[in-house]
Amino acid sequence: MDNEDPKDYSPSAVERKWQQRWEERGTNRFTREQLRRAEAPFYNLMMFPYPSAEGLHVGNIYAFTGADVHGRFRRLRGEQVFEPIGFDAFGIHSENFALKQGVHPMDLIPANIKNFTRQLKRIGGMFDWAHAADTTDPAYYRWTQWIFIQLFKAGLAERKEAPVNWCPSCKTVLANEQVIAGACERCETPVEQRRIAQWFFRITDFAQRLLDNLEWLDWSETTRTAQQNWIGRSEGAELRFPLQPRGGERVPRSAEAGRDWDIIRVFTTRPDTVFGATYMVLAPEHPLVDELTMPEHRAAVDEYRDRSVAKDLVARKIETKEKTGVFTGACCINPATDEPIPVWIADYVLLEYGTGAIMAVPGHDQRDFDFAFAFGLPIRRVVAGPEEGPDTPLAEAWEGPGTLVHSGKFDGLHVLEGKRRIVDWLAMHGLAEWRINYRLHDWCISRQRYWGPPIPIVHCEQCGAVPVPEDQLPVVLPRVENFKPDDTGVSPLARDESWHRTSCPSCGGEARRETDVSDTFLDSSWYFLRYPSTDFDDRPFDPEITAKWLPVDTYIGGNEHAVLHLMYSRFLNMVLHDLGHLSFEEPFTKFRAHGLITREGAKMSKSKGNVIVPDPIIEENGADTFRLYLMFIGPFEEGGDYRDEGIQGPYGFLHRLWNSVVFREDGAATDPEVERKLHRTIEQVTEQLAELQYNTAIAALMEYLNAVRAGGRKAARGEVEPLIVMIAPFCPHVAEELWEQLGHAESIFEGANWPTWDEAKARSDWVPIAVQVNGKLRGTVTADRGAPREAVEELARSDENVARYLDGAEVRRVVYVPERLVNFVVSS
RNA sequence: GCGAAAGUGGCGGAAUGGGAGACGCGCGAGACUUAGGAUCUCGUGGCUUCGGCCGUGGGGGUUCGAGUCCCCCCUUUCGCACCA
Repeated sequence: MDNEDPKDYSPSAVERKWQQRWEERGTNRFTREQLRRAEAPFYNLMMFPYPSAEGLHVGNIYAFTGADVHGRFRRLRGEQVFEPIGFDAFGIHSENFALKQGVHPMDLIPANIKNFTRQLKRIGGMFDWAHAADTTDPAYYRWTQWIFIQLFKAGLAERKEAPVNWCPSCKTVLANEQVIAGACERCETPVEQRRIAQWFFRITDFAQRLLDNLEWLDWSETTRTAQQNWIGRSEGAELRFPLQPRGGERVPRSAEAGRDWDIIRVFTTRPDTVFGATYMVLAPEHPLVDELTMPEHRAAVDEYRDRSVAKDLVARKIETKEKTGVFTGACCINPATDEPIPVWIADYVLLEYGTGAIMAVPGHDQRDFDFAFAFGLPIRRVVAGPEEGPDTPLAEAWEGPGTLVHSGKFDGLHVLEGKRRIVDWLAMHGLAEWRINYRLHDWCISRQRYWGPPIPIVHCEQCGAVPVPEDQLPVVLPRVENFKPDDTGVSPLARDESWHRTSCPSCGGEARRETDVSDTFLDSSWYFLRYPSTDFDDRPFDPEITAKWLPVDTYIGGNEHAVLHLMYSRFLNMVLHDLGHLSFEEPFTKFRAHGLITREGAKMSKSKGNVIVPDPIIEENGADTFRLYLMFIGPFEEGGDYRDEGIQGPYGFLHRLWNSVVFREDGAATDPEVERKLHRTIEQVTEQLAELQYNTAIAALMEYLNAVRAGGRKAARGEVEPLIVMIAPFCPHVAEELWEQLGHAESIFEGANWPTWDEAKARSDWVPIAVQVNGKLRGTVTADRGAPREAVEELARSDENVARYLDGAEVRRVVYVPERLVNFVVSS
């Protein structure tokens, strides 16, 4: 359809024009000087995308638009808003896609980035393209490697052999977080367990601080809760169970307490129940299992252990909760009762949590109860709940509170009191210690893959692991044509001898480069520090500019990153703070998680074929309309349901707005009713945009335009001008165009001021008063604002319908809410 | 199982303890047009004997008044999931 008439609204022409102007005029770009000098800096961050071959997903656009609206709003209110964007382009996802398509990632990624850039420009984001970052650029990952070295030097990066999750399909190690219900999060292949030497960051050292800071961070509640759960602090005690010597003679309590090698340590949150510990269980992979297994039990133990390691995280976590296990033949001494109790291995005990061993209290832990029941182990009651006696039989574990029984001198104590006394008592004999345990694990950053930054370490026979000198960074990822991983457990880089053969930076001897690359989450855990400093090539982030712009003012992103990316970023920031590189501990002052967009009530997925492809929709309706619709669907922090016809609303609204401006009456007086509405609208929209409540803000703007045009009247200039400014965060292109049509030469984002409201002008002289009888609405009257109570009551009584209800009834009470309602309480 | 959030018209969704359903979609009637996914006007929760009555997942409670607060139950979504 041709749109020859300039009076007609043609989104594509308007948007092309303004995108070009922004680019030419550098409307959204900061120079280094501007970054240094900004007086009211506002760092508006959104989670950078992974540049897939499919292009921008509607979820990306939703998130970016929501963030962009906020940034543009802040800018219109006079702040200097830095709104960068970049690409999180390393990682398994790209690598797998490249393998599938037979393209090299080094060719694939630039093409994807090009396409993403085009799309991002098309939706009209206020991005500073001069400060874009790409994690696969050596100029970027040079500093990712530098960060690794800082952690290494601080003793926070360590190499250790550890059981890891191994995906047999992706042929790589996965972080615990990448294992979903025992399967690989990418390909859903069941995960196996392997032992490989890996690099770990000691994030667990920071568990308590990471937890404590959550108290004051201004973050979405859901995200904070998710992080708390992930850190998983639990308070309890470590108890020590001496092994019984093979001969079977008793060991007197505390005699062996100091000796580590024949003690089994357990973590428990219920030390009060230690008198009920009738057996012990070790995780099958527990290092003591070999030592303590008796010869006649060896075959059974070995078989059980092999089986559980093979099926590991699969069967152990999803297949069944049926309890299995075998007896090792060994016994240890219950430190409370002095009795020998058998030591079993069972896969319901996890090596990764606590000490990898438990004391089993079948009377008061349902899992232990199930196990004891299955294997005929003794079940002893040591807690009596209300209305229970010391010998009330147990049909299932009693996990609630109560009084200690069968617990020697502690009988009769409440469990909480008993807990304290028992731990203190055992501690005197060196058999217990208060302990706080966290669910959080150290962060494994090694990946036996190709598409990532090489870990900047050189292995030397003489010197061990030596970091690459900082002036030799980056360690460039070579172009390797055969980058397909295999199941040898080493990275494809290990095949390129000319690359990994090197000399030791320390002694100069023959050495070999680390051939693993690092986790993508490392790339993305510091990118926000890089953005303002992308034009510095001699430092990761400039101290002056960083001090001015960080921490990030508002961070917007998806809650799928609530525990991974957001935890790692916090951790890294904290480390850099402790090492003196940053002045702040927390990188994101304010974080808001946006919701998810579904389509016609269903989740979008490629397999269902109901994915929204943004390009044609933008082509047809314009980016402004699309943006407006996305923000109108529902509360930004909750998401909403995308219905294809729904875009008609915003589409029509913008046409109506256009016509209202183009066919306005410049001389017309402003209608007082409209003016009141305007001031109320400014107030509401201003407050709601600050809180990211976009859907209701848009509704208010629509309502206002309806009032302006009510009955088909023409708009006055003063009525639409503020409306254009208020719609500009959502629809920047059409706002610019209409702003220009009103005779302004500057960009609306540079020349316009956010409208202000006047309380007095927002009020009318009269107010509608709801009149209730016994709480039910029976009429509405109009009263003068500030009229005395008696007058309003009298007015209410005189309402015809109300009078009918009051007739013949006794008014016992009148509730009066000024300027709102009158409620007559009557008895019939 | 644990944790979090949420249940309101045909649909998406609004409502500081005070007029339930704003705004929009869809639908109905009409206007202007050579034409139009344009635009404009009016209507649109259910029932009704046209007086009203009933309505926010179900059941109790607090209150003059409850979608909103409290207790119990049901359902859905999301996260974690043998965490000792």
